[in-house]
Amino acid sequence: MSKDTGTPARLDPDKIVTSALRIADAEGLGAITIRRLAQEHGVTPMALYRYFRDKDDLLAALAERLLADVHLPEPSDDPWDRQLRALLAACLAAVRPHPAVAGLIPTRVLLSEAGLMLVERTLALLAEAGFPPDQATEVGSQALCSLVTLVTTEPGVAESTDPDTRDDAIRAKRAALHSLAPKRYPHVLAAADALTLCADRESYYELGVEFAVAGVRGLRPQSRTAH
Amino acid sequence: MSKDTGTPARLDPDKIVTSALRIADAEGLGAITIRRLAQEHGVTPMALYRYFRDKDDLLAALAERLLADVHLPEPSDDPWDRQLRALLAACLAAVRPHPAVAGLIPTRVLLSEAGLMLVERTLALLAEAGFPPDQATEVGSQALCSLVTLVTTEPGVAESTDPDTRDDAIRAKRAALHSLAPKRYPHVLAAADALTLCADRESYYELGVEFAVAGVRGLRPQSRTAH
DNA sequence: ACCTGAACACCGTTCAAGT
DNA sequence: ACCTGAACACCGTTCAAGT
Repeated sequence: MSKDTGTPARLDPDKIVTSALRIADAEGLGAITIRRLAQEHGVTPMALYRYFRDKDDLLAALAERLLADVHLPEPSDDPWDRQLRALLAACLAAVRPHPAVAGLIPTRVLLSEAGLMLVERTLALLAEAGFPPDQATEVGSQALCSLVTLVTTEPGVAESTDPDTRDDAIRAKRAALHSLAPKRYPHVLAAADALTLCADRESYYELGVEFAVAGVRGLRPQSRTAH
Repeated sequence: MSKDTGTPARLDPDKIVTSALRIADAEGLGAITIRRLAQEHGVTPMALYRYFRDKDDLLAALAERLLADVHLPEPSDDPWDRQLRALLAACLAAVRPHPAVAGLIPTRVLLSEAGLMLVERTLALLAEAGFPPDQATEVGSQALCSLVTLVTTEPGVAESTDPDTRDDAIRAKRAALHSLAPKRYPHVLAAADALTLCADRESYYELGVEFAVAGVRGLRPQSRTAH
């Protein structure tokens, strides 16, 4: 045996990211701490700096993990908008389980292989759709960002991570809306429930994806080209 | 004279929010600190707690300030999509000067009078457009959030607040993209400049607003109704 | 009512050592 | 190469007083 058994495994950056993701899922982004991660891995805080330049670097690694979880659909002969929908759905599937971390993604897509490939595919589809490069860049970014927004602003999700606190927060918010002046805020009152909790999460996300696809379709230069 | 002149003015929460906004604009959201705000107002940190429950409450007040700066256009006889465009443009105008603070808004719109009125108007327009209440709620939220995303992810803005550091960051990011494998990332390479810095900020924001309007229009139930 | 002072329980990070 | 230990310069917030 060339190695001692029972030797504490060498610090693994992937495992640190996994811990960080678990912490964020359970207690929010603010619960991620260099010191806490170090403690959970039986090591001094400074040990983490061998693998991450600073805390922001660690958060970037978190975003990268989510992006790496995207299973990009293979390019096909489907019309561009069908392919775009599938692409966005794939991103959404990777991001949905981690609402606390989702917001880290938009500013960090270009920092990881997975993110770059995601952008590459998106731009390719939009070029196929007839967008000039600059417009494709912006429209593609907006479409991808809208998925993150969908997750981070899903009614009832941002409230809190603890289920009990969450229910209380939702009830309180709902009560506040219901107590508004009906003359001044008729539509808000009518939408009080929908604004505070998602009635049907699946159709919420389906509609959200369609919103992005429709935005792209509506901006397409030659809208008469057969698809 | 019933008052001493030169008496330090009583602590004014509005002035504290103003200071916080200035700090965030100049140095980012992370530079906002209870202790620093207290110092700038010649007071003990604990003095601020008389006006803000905690730091999150102060951040909510920041978001409220931005929302209060929105000059809602008067309802008119214009078609709903024209009015929606004007509404979104008004929001954008209020948010654009404060990219570091913009991200606070989405989860806090329903906590302020200004935000509630904004949502009320949006829902009214979408009802006019034929959306059922639940869809209007989601689609309206998405449209408003997309403006925030536009500001917080404007290429070249998120990099840094200091102009020199910012230019360096942009150059570095651009160089990184230009060094990618052309076979693997042809579209990303072609879009390297557009991805790192906005060539024309005005058309960037115009296109962004159109994206949101197009998303809404594309999801409208009875799309054949005359507008 | 409005503000102070001291203290508590944390942070991220630098620097110099250890092995 | 990989990790430790001590220290620095911060945080937000509680609690008990002051006037």
